[in-house]
Amino acid sequence: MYRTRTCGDLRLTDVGSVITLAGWVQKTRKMGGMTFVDIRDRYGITQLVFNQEVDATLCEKANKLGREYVIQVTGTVCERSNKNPNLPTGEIEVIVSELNILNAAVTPPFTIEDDTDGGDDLRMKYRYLDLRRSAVRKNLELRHRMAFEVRNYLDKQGFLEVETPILVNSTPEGARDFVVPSRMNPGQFYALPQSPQTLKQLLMVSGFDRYFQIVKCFRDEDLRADRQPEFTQIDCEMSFVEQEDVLNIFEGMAKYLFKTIKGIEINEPFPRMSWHDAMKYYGSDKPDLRFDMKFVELMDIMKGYGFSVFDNATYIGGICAEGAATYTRKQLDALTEFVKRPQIGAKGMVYARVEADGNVKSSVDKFYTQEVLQQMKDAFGAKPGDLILILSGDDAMKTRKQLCELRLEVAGQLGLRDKNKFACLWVIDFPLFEWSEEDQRYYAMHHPFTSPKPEDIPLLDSDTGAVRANAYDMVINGVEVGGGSIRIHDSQLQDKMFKLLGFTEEKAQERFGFLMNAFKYGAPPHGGLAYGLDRWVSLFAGLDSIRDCIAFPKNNSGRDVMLDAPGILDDSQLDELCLKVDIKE
RNA sequence: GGUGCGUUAGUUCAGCUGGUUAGAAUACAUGCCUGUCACGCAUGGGGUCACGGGUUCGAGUCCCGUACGCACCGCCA
Repeated sequence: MYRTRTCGDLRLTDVGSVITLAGWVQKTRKMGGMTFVDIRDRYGITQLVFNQEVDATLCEKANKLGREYVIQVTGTVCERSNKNPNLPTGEIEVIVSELNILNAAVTPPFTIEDDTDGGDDLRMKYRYLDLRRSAVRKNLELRHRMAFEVRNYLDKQGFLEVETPILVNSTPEGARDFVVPSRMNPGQFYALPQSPQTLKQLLMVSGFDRYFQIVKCFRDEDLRADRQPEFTQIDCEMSFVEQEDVLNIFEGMAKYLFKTIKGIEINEPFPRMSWHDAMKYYGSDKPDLRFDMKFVELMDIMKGYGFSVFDNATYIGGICAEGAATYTRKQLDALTEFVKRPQIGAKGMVYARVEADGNVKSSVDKFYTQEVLQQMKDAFGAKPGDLILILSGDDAMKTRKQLCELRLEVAGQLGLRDKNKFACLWVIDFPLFEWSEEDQRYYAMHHPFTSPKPEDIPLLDSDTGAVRANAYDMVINGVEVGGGSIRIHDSQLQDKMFKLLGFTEEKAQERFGFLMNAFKYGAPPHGGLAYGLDRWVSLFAGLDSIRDCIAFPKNNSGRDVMLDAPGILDDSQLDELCLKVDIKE
């Protein structure tokens, strides 16, 4: 037997017992006549003691231990004379009588500590060492618990977990596919699923009624801190439901997770906001509602006073930062620089302070009377000590997005984006279509199986862009944690959708024939939702990037630097697949 | 496809307006130390300053390019 206890569970009550531990050497502290060794496993750290006076040979052996050696020790649990309150096992130590080196280790390239000296790049290359750090391990423990509770909740709601294939067909809309050549079908390729969307809909046709799957999905697009090429969805679908039913079930799941994982009880229903309002008041379809700072439009108040920037604008809007009138000129200049960065692209920023006497002092004072500025102040409901920031532009949507970036930046500076605070909401009534200037055609905003709102169906031909969808996103702290829709279950309406999206009948038949055929055999009304597990976990763990809640993540360019994947293939493998590689310069 | 920042010791970083032998902390090694737990003290080893070109009497430092990393825009139904 390698061990009788773990390195995390010994307490004062164990004093006197003889135990065996196995684990890694975290640290040795040599004091001359005695040596302390911290031994670590998944469960914790325990201090071992070696004393020259008691056993000189054993102490000598302990002095030779290096970091991350794998050792096994037998000894007696004793109460410490100097206790360490920072350690759960800090009241005891083990007086070692037997030391067995199970495996030596070379010195790791970075320290295996919560506050490691290793940079991200290096940690990823040696991810197996990085995962020894409790900070990273805790994220994976959290991930496990969340996945467990998700299964718990959905099982209780009557959902069945069904596995769907990973080798499927390429879909023309949406993200790029990862593809896999088929040896047995030369010249043909599988694609990895961007989501099991059509398969889960087929399960509804099959009468499974309530399906879910915690499943890997794949998208070959450029990465971000919150985007990996393979990521995990909690994918769900239900039959005989309307939007309200889906929202209830999954709002329930969110509340269940908050309660079981974070110990936070949420009793009131999540607020709901139309996509239109989200864009109008927050410039984003995923507003962060931990703080208010709603946009206020100022066209009526500020236009026409000779300030040409505003006079020529088609949108003028601003936010009010409570208590931020103390911002210095330097800070305001930095904010102006921030919005002028090419990624944001504003031309400039106007600011106005509300002073203690209620007067408004603005950067464009010379164009406006105090009376107009007071009107503006009242539009925000601003108080003395508040700071008003205004952007304008000739494209309302663009300017709102810039204002959105400014809002988040200022809120961050004011400490309003508290990681321990959570603001959940549903964004509903998304547009069904999105116009692409580049391709001069409509694309499905969600996906081509999303149903239009029944009352908007008459607009499909006359005012296509205005048609709203039965689609919804759940947003927490400005993060889109999940989204879904009520699907089309009528094959004629689906035909119509494909037509509006520019598919020929043949193309639609070729790509989605299996689904349209299935719908002819009695498809129930159905709808569902998919949550992003990685985003949920990183939100609950307070991480800035989803990478640290994934055991073996990919880097910015989609590489696994530990495996050095992707790699090139041998010619023999290429031959077998009937592939020729021709890299163009 | 684009923008910004970065690349110097095993690691994390400093290195100013270009000027002798490139530093700190930490890690590592050796020695001392019997109650440490970020132990302490002393000593030591450790560098193709990412790569290629250019400017210059002289480049870690300035310029151009390349590679790589991170963040972002486009993209991600």
